[in-house]
Amino acid sequence: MNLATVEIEKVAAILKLLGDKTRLTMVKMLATNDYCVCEFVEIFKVSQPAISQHVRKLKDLGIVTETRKGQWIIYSLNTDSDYYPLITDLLRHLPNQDYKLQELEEQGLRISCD
Amino acid sequence: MNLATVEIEKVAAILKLLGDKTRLTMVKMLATNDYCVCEFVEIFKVSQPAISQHVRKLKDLGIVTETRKGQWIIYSLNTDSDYYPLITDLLRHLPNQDYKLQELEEQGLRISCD
DNA sequence: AATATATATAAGCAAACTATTATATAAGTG
DNA sequence: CACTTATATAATAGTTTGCTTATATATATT
Repeated sequence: MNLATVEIEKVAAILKLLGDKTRLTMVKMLATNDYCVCEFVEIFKVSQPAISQHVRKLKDLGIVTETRKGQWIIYSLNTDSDYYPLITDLLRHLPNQDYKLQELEEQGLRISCD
Repeated sequence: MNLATVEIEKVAAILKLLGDKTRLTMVKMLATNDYCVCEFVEIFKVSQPAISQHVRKLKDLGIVTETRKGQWIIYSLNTDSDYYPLITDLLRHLPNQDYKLQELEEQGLRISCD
């Protein structure tokens, strides 16, 4: 069976979005865990609006989805996206970022929404 | 055996470069054939300096290499690059662009350097 | 040597990008 | 209801991008 390809314009749009260190790291992290905005703010040391703008761009292209849990909005990688196969292929080439989650937990900043 | 990963900053830099429709198409085309600047000018319908600037960026990151053949400078995909495995993985998701080469040939604009 | 062709570089400009601060909205808590 | 927390949106400023035109450089041809 052949791999489904994606129009070149769309791939260019995806890569442009992922061609930003912050967003690329976010997506790599979301491949293994869900995160809320305030966690990303801690991790990336930028303002909350900056993070909101990054995740909105990812959401606009359907790369991530959001679900509200109380006061938090939890972001997840959208495994149903047409771009998901491309994205996972990409992420394989990136080093694991789990240490960031560990740091959050050590600082007691991980949001536990159960 | 594990896949060799690439630093996240470097991957972001690669994706930023490939997040441009013109450059992404160029790289896809270079995966199967070599091209010179003047051919890209015909294909992409932009100015010659615009093409030169695109290929220079690709060359600066080591994605492509150049070899002079008489008056032409031929660009090739650099299969020795650390980024080559990532790039080929990416390109698999893009539709074949061979029709562009066919169009060049039909118009008699393909440079044959032997 | 003069001219033509292929490519590169420089300068300039409009559009896009990413951050910031200020403010609005939505949910949780006393 | 007042107050806090989490997130989004708006306005704005500095930077980067991708084109253009003009010009320089390198090779080929006559």
